[in-house]
Amino acid sequence: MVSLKHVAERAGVSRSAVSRTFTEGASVAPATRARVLEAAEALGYRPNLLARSLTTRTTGLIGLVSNNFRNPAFLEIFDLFTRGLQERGLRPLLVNLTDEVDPARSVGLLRQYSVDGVIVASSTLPTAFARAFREAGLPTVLAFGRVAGEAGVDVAAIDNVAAGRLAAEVLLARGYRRLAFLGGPEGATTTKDRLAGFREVAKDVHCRFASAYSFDAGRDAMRAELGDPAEAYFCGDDVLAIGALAAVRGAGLSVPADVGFIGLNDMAMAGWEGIGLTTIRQPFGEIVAGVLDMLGDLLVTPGKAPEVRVYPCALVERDTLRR
Amino acid sequence: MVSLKHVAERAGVSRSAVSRTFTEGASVAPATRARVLEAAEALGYRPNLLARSLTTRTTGLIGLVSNNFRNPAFLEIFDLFTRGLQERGLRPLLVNLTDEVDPARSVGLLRQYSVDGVIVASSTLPTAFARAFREAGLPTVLAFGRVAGEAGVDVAAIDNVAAGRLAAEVLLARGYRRLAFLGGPEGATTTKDRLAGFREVAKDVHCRFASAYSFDAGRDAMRAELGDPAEAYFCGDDVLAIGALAAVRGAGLSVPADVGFIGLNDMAMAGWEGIGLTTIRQPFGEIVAGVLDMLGDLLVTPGKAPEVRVYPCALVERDTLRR
DNA sequence: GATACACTTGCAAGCGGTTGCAAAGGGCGG
DNA sequence: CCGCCCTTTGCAACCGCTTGCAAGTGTATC
Repeated sequence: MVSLKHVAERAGVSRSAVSRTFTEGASVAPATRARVLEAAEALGYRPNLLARSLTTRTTGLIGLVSNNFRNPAFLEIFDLFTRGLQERGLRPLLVNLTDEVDPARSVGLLRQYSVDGVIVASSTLPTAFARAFREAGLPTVLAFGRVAGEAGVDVAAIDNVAAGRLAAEVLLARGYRRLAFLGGPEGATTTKDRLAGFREVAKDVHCRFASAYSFDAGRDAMRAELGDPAEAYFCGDDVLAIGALAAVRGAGLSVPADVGFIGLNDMAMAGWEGIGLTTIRQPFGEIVAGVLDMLGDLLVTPGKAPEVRVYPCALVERDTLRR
Repeated sequence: MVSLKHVAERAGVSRSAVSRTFTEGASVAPATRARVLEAAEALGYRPNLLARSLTTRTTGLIGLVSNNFRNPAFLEIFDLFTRGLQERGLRPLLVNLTDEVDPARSVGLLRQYSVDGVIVASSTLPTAFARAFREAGLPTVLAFGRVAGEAGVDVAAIDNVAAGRLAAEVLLARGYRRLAFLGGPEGATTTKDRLAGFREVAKDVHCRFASAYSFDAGRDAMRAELGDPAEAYFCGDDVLAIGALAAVRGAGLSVPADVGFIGLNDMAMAGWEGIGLTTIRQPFGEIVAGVLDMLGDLLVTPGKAPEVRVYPCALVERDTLRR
């Protein structure tokens, strides 16, 4: 491994000079800089970011934390996050929290790796996690969480209550009467909020909760409904809706004639021909941009007061609801 | 930030003693160890892994490199990799190489972060990347690459040529005659290998290549076929096949009566009700396990000769081929 | 009671960098 | 030619942690 010292020796300057030519805005004479660069080039030198982080106290590492690796929407989300982070010179340390229940362990891990900040990308991870990160002094931004109160942490998300209301309004406007909610994990705040909004507008809604945001969970939950299905279902997530659609069609019912469905997310797959899910769009791109923006602020101003950014969601009309 | 020194002071011992109680197999008296642990607990101390890495020369960081964030199969793959790495005490640094063409930049990046090794999870990334990583001295394992020759790098994958042969055999056995190959990016070695195997068994195959492994690319490629479709298509990937299915069905043709399809991967979605894609299974779990296994060896024995592990693939019968 | 030995412990140097400080160098005006 | 000031440079300490080495401790052995 070639280090500062080797370059310094070869260029005939001190280690400081080398260090300075590689730090933005430091004072180095053009001539020495050139000599250093040449030596560095010849030796194939690259500064060790981790060693540097020891004194600068910033690593460029961002914990990207999620527990949802079964929902295709998250592949899109990871794509957006990784690219966005890379553009800003940051590196995502991916943390898979599937099956993890103890926030303390995650905090330890993120601290051990001295991440500069953490992005929690999940709508089902208990809020205790994001809060624990923040309390441990880690700049934390929550994507897709609850936007109302209690947070203590930056959040970028849609207003899930409003999304629930929108779903109900759309269904009622289309003449559906016996409405049901097919939600994600019952404990998740987003599930509760979506249901709350839905109930504000629609009375008497029947509820069923899937165990996870996955196709299988949606399908199984819907199968349990087949004895006496409602007229229309508001599904807490597109992948759940797609699973439910499969169950309904598998039972010989037709959509939207017999049963209507509306999802939430508008992930790419919802628009695939052959699926054509009518859904409520979450603007992933804007939410991710907002998260990165807030994270950037937080890295510069660690004490910044938590901020909440709410993004609008909108109906995307396709084929699973009658007109 | 609480460091070694603080713990040492509080416990009334030297910094070495603290360091030793946190390093496996170091010699510390039970009594001191207890005192140190108590102090550490009280202070909330966790060793800084990045500082440690300076002397131990190992960071626990593994570059997880991919360029495929549009293919749902990769969400499953990321899930497997992240969990597998975590179980071994390693951390994935996710690197999104979509649109990246210069291996040197990636090498620089991975070296700057002192990753212990890198996993290239892609069947479309030019082989120059994996080779560049290896040449830069980074223990590198390629998942889903070409298993024959030229590698110079550890590989875990199926034999794509054999997979191509299997596809052709299955199609011929089912009585399909006018066969076509709907492949992924034309330059990718996996595309070439699958086609080569396919051609070994089936003569006169018509070829079309999609620009990426994505639904849209598969659908568009298939649309271009609709003027005079073949009897059956071997698709280079499930997501391509699913896109192609949508195009065919959208055109009013029925599957498998009018056209047959066989995919490759057996990603979860292929088995979803409503999709039911007949496909050739790549054993993701075993391949990932193999990659991690080889990577583990490589971390212990850096000079180890490159190894190639070939995994069997098998037909998974569903609904897109007639019996 | 002295000797040998195994086990603990602290010292100090080092990992690859950064940075405050003071000294050296150079250009300019008077 | 001198003095001043600004720029450039090296020194040395430090970031948090590890580790070879030598000194110190306690115990078993003879």
